[in-house]
Amino acid sequence: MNNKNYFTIRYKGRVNKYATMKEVDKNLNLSVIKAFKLLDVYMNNKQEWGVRELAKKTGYNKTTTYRLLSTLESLDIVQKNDDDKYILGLKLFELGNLVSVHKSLRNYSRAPLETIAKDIKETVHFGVLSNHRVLYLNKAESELGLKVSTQIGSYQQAYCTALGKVLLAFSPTDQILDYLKNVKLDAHTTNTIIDSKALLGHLEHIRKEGYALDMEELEIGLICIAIPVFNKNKEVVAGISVSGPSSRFKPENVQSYLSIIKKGALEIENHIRDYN
Amino acid sequence: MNNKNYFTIRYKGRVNKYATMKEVDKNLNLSVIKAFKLLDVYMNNKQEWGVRELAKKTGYNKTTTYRLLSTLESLDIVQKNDDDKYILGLKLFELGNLVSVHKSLRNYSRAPLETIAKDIKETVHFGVLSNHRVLYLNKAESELGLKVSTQIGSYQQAYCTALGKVLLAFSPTDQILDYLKNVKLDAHTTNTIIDSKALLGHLEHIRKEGYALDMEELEIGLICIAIPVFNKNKEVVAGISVSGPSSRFKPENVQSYLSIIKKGALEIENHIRDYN
DNA sequence: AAAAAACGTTTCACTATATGAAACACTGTT
DNA sequence: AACAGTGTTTCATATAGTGAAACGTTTTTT
Repeated sequence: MNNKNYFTIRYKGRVNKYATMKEVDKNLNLSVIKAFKLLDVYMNNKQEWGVRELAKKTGYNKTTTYRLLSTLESLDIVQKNDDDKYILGLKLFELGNLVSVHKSLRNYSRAPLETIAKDIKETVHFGVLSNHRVLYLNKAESELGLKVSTQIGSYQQAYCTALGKVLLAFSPTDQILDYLKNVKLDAHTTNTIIDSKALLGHLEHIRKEGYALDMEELEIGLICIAIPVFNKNKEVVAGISVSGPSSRFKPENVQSYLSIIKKGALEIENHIRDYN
Repeated sequence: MNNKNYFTIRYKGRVNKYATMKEVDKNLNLSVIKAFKLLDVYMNNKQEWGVRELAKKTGYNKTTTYRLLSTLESLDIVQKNDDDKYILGLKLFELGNLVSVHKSLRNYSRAPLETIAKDIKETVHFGVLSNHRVLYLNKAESELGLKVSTQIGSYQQAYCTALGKVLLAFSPTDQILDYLKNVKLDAHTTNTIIDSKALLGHLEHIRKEGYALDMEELEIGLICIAIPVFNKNKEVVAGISVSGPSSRFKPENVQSYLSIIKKGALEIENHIRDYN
């Protein structure tokens, strides 16, 4: 009674904080929200959690957490590993693969990405703009030991990645301006472009050149190059990027990398002509 | 009151039917179960659903269904498409990719599968045994128009697929016997092996030859070949299969297919030596 | 152009269900 | 032998989920 939980929920366009569920909207089901907030905890690069641990992280009562986990376990959404810790279950993998949004992009990019990764020997990513960020739909990892590795399904800021910048650059002008209006440009390294005007000019440059470079703008030591993938209406729908350590990724490689990536992009474009 | 919902739930080893939640186990959260049963409906090869449609399919009240959907929408677990129908959302894709079970197998199989698919020009699958069925962890589709296409994350019967049979054949004997004790062998075609003794003998044969064939045992016109993938302890952990239409898949191809698949299997095995 | 059907959504009275502090059983550690 | 750490169960209480019916739109049929 004196120890209320507060819920921060985006609903019908607004973000708000509430003490009880009834205040939020009596159409929302609190238990379901709690269950998914629990699963959200697994995004913290930690694969296994105990009951008390999850309770602490979520702020839920230990008992509530236990009961939610029991429920999710009965559904195979989570499962216990050998140490009796809770991990995400195979049912979630199954459901995730049913998601139809961008499914054709995911499927048709698979083979071309592998070809590029084999040719360039660096990690290749494939992604789209989604809610002002880059959503990674697919990847093909470098066969080398030192490599970039991103989680498929995860998001990254657009303004400081080659993939994000190329997707922005080829978007309609109003979308670019909308982006700049809504996203705060924070410096990740000294190379990050944090000035709106400078970014606009940079995007103009990318549009002219046809590709984007990320020169350690997100992370020191990490360099990327990216090109757009168009549909038949010449609208950008996705992008391909190659990422590698600065020790291997030299300016003289750019042209040969570009010709390899472009072949891959063309292959994808031939499959998704009807996509929009 | 007079229109009870019945819940069929597997919990603590038992499958049971209950009229109210309290009967099931007061530790299970009914709303969470309902939400996931709603998502389960999307496994019926239909990507978009309306409220009433889902209500009818699940047996839930229209209002309840609407509220569950509103909740799931606020979490991006489902989203509305252009026709205002509900489809599975990107958050589910994100969560599905976080599942750690078999993650290394999924990652390391990607490149080899693409190589095989490119060489053989047929669809390649990669899967494991999970709860007496084949779970497809990865695939690389044929570039040809007429091809097999399976959903990653989906399941198939083991006894009538090349992949399932090869995984069974190289499993410990007690697991094979346990399988035969628990699984009913139904005829999918006239070629399906539905006799336990015959299947046992067939598995013995597969073990000797080192590969399994599925000669239209699951579906008329569909032929598959599969080989096992071992860990460093020589235990089978996964399998690779190649599937194609009987019009293309001829007996004289078997040897050349095998040599190509075996290269891929070796590549995967080199990466997963520590897997068990 | 009017009527009917189908849709998602909201209302409101009712009761089933989620809740959490405390107690419990168990395991590994000090 | 005492302790600290788990996950789990209990029980009284109040919150939150429920569904029939009504509502306002949109789409289809007449």
